[in-house]
Amino acid sequence: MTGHQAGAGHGKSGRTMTTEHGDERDLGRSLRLLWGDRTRPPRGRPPALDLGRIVAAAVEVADELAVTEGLEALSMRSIANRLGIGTMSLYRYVPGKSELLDLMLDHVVEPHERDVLDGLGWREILSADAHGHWRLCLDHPWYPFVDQSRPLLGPNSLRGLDQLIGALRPFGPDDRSLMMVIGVQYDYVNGAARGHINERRAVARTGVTNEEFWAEQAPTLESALRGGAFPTMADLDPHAFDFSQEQLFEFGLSRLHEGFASVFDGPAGQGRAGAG
Amino acid sequence: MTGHQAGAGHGKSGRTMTTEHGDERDLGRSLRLLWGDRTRPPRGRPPALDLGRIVAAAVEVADELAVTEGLEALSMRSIANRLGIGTMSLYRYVPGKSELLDLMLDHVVEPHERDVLDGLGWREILSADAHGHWRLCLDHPWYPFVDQSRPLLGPNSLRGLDQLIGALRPFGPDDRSLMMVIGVQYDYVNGAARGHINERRAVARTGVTNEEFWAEQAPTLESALRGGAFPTMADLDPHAFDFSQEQLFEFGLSRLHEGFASVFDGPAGQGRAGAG
DNA sequence: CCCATTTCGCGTATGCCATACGCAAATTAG
DNA sequence: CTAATTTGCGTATGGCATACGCGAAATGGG
Repeated sequence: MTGHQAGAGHGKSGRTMTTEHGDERDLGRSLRLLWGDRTRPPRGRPPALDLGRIVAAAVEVADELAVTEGLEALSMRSIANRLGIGTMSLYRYVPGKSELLDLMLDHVVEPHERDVLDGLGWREILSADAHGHWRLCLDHPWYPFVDQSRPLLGPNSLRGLDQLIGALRPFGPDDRSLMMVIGVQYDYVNGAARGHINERRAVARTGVTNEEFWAEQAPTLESALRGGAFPTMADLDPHAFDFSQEQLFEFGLSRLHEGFASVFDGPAGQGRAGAG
Repeated sequence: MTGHQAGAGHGKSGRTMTTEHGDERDLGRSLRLLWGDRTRPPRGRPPALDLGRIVAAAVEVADELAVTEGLEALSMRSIANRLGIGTMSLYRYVPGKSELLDLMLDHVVEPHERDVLDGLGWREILSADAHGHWRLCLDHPWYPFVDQSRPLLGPNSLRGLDQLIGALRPFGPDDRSLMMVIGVQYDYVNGAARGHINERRAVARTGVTNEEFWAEQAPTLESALRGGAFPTMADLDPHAFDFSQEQLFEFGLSRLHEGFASVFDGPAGQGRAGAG
């Protein structure tokens, strides 16, 4: 869930702001759209498109825009243009942008085959899920910015959840702990992906690499450090920040999984510490 | 970030989209604003305000709006109105909204006293930091939605980082690992806070409680489950989702800290599993 | 003491957004 | 063939960031 202004205005403008959505979208309507109920009244003029085509186009446009801008850059007009129709025509298929986002979310989630998870340990299952989620976020760089509190459970997301829970359930914890594990990992991956995407965007939009960015701040920082107010920072290893967002993601994921050991294997913690 | 829609338009409208910013804001200018360089030319008409007052007002307005809406609801006009000045007057003090966000970020961060962290173990230090960060997010419900890739390091955030690193450094790991630990925790807390805030917002804006929300989805879900396509979900403990976002946050934080043990105490992992 | 200079306050204009509303076109039941 | 129905979508409304330029305010130099 994400919205915002992005390239708004003109010239210099500023940062990409990510819209997250969260309004009072018509829940019932969204559900009906998600789960079918396509009853075409054979009465009047037949529709030129169908919902699927619209959602696909929206995802397509969002995927392109979100590389450099945020979800805010996804406008109803841009979607309509892609489809070669008038902007307002979209509203014949979808109540509003929010509901369209709901549909996009479920559209984009493709659960892995159940077989893939068979025979794996809980670490590998969680790892596979996390990396699938991570890839999903990178492929659709608007995804982790959408507000997913109160998600509309569509067929795809429901299937994914079903498979994940099913695969993990044999490993012991009660259902509630399991859901918390899944929730924590989901939030973590989303957050890490956001970081990665934001950084990629910054480079794509400004043309300024990370190194150049820090170089620009360096003089100010150094003079601040020289002031003696920040003793620790002053003698920090200059390579302390030499890691990529991917590395950070993997690092955190490993830590998290080590922490999950007490949930799956019991508090004793007989799990191999470094394992993936 | 977010041009959007939020309360946009009128009536029903939809979800809140959260702006995150990320444009090519004028880095040098922001830095100069952050670190002083207030040289008043005694030449012409004296300014009626100062930057501090503007930033404070912006934070004030954002704090109020972000409870129910997102950052997208924070407009230059609303800030100007709060100050009783014309919208465009703001641009005499700040190059644009993005830079104002930069200043707001540093304004809002108040590092704890160094003493507070003295004599604590790494778990307690990290825990204190995480909870401070968590509270910060709840107090300023726009904070965790701002794009913090490439943060402008202002005096406050720099001091906070300095203290945290200083407190943790004695516990062993190299500076790079330490920064990764801090980075992972930062991302995690932000993510958890976003979840909590999003949920709070949904209730505040729609008046629909979580229970009511799920009750509304229940019929659709149940009929889907009855279809047999989701066997695992179908016999899930009905209380599996009975936990709050705070509980989820604490749970995940504990897991994370258990996972950090291998970084601080070595891979053997002699840390007590459940400790806080 | 007055004015040229400098800086500030901010009204107005531009172009973008979501979307309410209503009409005209398309289709079909009778 | 016509009335009923439904779609396509132009137009209008109100909001947003912000570029631009004018008149106002304050001061230093004469």
